[in-house]
Amino acid sequence: MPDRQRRIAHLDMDAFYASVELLRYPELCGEAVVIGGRSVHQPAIKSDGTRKFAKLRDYVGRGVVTTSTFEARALGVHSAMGMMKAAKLAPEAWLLPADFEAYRHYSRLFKQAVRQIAPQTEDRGIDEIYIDLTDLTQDTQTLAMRIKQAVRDATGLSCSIGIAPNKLLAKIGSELDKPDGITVLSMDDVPTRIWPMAVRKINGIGPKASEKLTALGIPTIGELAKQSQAFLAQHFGKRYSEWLYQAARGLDERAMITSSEPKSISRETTFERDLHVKTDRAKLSDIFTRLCVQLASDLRRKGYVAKTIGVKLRYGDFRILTRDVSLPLATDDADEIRRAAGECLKRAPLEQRLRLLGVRVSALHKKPTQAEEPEAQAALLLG
DNA sequence: TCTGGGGTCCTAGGACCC
DNA sequence: TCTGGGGTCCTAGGACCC
Repeated sequence: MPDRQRRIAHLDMDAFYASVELLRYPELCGEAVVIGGRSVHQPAIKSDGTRKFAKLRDYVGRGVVTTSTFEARALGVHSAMGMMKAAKLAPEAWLLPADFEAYRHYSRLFKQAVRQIAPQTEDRGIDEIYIDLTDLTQDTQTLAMRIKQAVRDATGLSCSIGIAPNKLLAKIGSELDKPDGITVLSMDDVPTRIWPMAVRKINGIGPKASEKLTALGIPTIGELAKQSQAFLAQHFGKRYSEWLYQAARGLDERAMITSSEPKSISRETTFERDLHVKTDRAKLSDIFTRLCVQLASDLRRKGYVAKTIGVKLRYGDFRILTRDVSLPLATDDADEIRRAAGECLKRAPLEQRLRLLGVRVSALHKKPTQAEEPEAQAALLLG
């Protein structure tokens, strides 16, 4: 139990992927730019040396918008929107393929820069981290400005920071003054600044819970804070209702998680058109093999073996089905993974067309080194 | 032409063991 | 033969996040 006030920061990079692309293509600054789709619309170099970019209206396929610049957002284009729909809203927007290699590179740079100042950080994906400032001596505003400057020096990019007594409020805070902002929240700010907000603003209340709460006449966090534990327990599970009760009051005791091991690794692909096992057998088989080979290579690169292998199907109507199986011995071998995943596939109904096929491994263990292999295998066998 | 890909955590039932 | 409780693993599905 923390017996003193903590100082937790949440740092969120501003329009991260789009900003990385603008570092590379500064001539697109101030333009509506959309990032997404597969790596086809790579900019070409024209004879006069300038770059030729694809227009969003040229896009054909089933991709979604990964992110977009503020100028594109002003036209109604947002993350997770279908690209074809986005193309109708902003046909003249520039289109760039996502380059995750580059984003991971800048992600490493900004995280390293932050750790030079505050070593206690928790990864929250490629463009966010929590930072524990509790043990640092400088005042909050100074620390926040130093961190932002360090990120800018290391990457040329801006970020927004929220600082609060816990992760829940810090996360909300980082959204309040975007881009390039600093927001400090204390518990005293909860009634005035948090309660007027929609319940959806709480990290952990998604589309389903938000819709359910609104239908119950609880659209805001303030309304949520008026509900009794008993009322919430009637409509949500025990754990979730207890969490809702605390979150509405800005209470959150979750500790910083400064290191963690992966729990699962997966590869999946959405087909250009829906495929059927009967008529597209060879194509599906090739894709299936490719996913297993990629997964085996992911495991080896990261140094893990997996005991549980599974498949994921998405049918043409968007229903999802999963099947998995646990092996007696953990593996990182593509053939073994394919065999096990193939067994899973046999247990799935395959009458309907498929939109997506995925393969997933879980129950991961660090791969034993050569020397300790027999003992480690024996230990796994004996449980 | 609506709706990607890679993750985490939770729930819940059944098997199996003590 | 009946009764029972706890713990762990396995499997499937779903909500949610970036």
